[in-house]
Amino acid sequence: MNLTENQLRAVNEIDHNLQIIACAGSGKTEVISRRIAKILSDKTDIVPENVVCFTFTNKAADSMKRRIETAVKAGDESGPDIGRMYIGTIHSFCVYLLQNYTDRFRDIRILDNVKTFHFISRYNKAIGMDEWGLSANTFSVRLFSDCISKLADDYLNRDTWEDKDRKVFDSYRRCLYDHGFIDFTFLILETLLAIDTDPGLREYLSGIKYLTVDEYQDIDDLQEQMIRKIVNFGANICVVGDDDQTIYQFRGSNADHMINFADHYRDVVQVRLDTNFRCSPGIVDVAETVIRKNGRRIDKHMASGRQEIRSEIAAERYQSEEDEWEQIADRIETLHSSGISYNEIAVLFRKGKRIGALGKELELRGIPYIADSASSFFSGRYFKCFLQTLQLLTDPDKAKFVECWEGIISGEYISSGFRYIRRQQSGGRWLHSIFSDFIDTIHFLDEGYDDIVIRKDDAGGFMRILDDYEDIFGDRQLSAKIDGIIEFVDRNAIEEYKYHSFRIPSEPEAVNIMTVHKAKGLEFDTVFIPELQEGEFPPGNMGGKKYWHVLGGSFKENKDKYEASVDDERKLFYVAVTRAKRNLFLSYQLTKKGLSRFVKEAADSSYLTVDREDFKVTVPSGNSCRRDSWPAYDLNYSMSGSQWGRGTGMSVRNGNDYLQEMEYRKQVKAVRDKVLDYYGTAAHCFRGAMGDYMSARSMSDDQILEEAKRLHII
DNA sequence: GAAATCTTTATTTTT
DNA sequence: TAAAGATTTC
Repeated sequence: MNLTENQLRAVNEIDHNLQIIACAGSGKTEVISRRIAKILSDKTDIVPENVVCFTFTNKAADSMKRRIETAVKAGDESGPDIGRMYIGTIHSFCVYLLQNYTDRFRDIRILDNVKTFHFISRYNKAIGMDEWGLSANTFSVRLFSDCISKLADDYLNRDTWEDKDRKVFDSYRRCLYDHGFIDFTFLILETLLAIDTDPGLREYLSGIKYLTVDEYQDIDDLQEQMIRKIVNFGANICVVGDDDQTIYQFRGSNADHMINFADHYRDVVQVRLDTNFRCSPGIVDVAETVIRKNGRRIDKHMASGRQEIRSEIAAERYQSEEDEWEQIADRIETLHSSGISYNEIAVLFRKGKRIGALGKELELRGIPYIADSASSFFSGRYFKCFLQTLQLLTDPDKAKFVECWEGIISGEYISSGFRYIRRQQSGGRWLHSIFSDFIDTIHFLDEGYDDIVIRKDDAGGFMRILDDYEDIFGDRQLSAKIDGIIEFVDRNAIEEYKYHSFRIPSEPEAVNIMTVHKAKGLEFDTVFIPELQEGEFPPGNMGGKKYWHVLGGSFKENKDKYEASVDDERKLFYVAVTRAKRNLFLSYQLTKKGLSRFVKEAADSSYLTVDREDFKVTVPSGNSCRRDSWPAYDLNYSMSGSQWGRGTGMSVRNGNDYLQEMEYRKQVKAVRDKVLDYYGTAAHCFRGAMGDYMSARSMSDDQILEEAKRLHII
């Protein structure tokens, strides 16, 4: 592969700090790899141990290792051993440092998101969930975890936190360490803090002479601190990224580090890689047209490095959801019969939950596809049997056991299997070992290769669920453990294991259906982006209590900063579009919210034609009163956590406990007087809310009056 | 145009 | 369940 002038400039710049501003498809991985190879060959005093490269995911690390190896070997077959070079995520790097260079964390065990969920559920009292007004239900556990990670990200401003928040944060952290655990949120924070106390760590970091950070636009504030420390110990730094592709804001990614890099580091050379070798000229133009609408970005112009090729770019309206899936499936079939391989086709969704809808249609048509979703695992044939058997452990019932396993294992094993299960009631064995013995005991009536594969996956996944649970709840009674696991599987497992792939895709050639986030860094011949409607892409941000409702101080004040902005969504759309090498099919249904603004924006490109009649569907413009900006609303909100400022009746209609509501109501009264005194209008609204509440219970005017008097409201 | 009421939706993911 | 958008009512 021949390098362009700018690519060569970047590869050869090994004496100054370097910022590579790389657009989509600009060959950045190749450039980084060759630069590292050059460092190793030109700098005789540099050995692989002096070189560190941070990637965004483990998967990216693997491919980076291969690329660097190829680049190094290209210069010298017997070149340096790159196995001694650190190439991986910042998180893994910190784990390595904590376990090898600190005393305190030497034997620490790391909790992943599932175990963190169990941990918070189990120790909800000790960690002070109730201080934040959270109970131990599913929803609150996730919210709690979210709040902790936001605080960890903001640790440097710890002095400005509210006392309550600091207290809960400290209890959680202490509770983790008391039990010998650390979770993902604390890995980087603790490493940063350990640098000041552990000399071994400082010595190790001083050994790093060249640091490369890929996907620098998605670095968060703590990671940036870590990078800066390494540079301050004397490393040369090279960062690579594209501020237009920052898509992880919701977990702290801050493109400002990329945008301001040259001001914050000394002696920086900037190189722009603005030729896109991936996408056809039309796709580049569509992507450019849209992303230019964003306000804060490094000014750049992406050019296509490909010749004009046969490329289809279209935006189409469909009558209904079913229509949309049918047409997409039709098109996939046409493409496939014209010689495009299935795995060169991708359908990119904004929301993971929407993937299944298209999946069903493809299944019907017999089009092979890969959609990594844990949901098929949880309804798996064998998995269900394992789960039922688990339930039978505490209450062995032969009939149920037979019903469960008949036709799956042979008759004689049904009897012996049941005897085995019945024997397990006494004795404190671990569920994991009970089940692994059970599976070894019985013989399966396999119908074919697929069954064996599925059984293995189901068994492996089931064991993992048991393991994860017992890591936190291992000391519980057998029956309590089983109840806990059943409840977890029923209510939370699909959500918590969402990102864990239980099944190895067995289709070697299949259409890829995934979220836009997952597609980052990938490329396909043909890309479909369906459901381009307002409220879907970009999504409306609705529903649920968020961390800014729990945390005080600047989190509450700056909630706009944390909520996803349209610019962020536009970056996501940009990433989706630039995955396509040749064909791009946008589609939408005309709902009352109208088509996505991104389609309208893309229509400014001459490569894309959209029926302008469709633009006329307007987003209705009611006044949509945002009562949360009213003084009374805040007052009420902080008091009860319910929507007192709005139609309180709603929560009653949906089944809130009446007495509990009344209890709230009493608390409200004290505040209400204040409201009446200080804020005229707001108080009026407040009284309206009372009316809403009462009318929802079908009370007559007289009854409302009476109730209001009884509660001293009037 | 403000307030009340009704309706819709509940992201995104790595470590 | 409950946040917040959309629509109706006053």
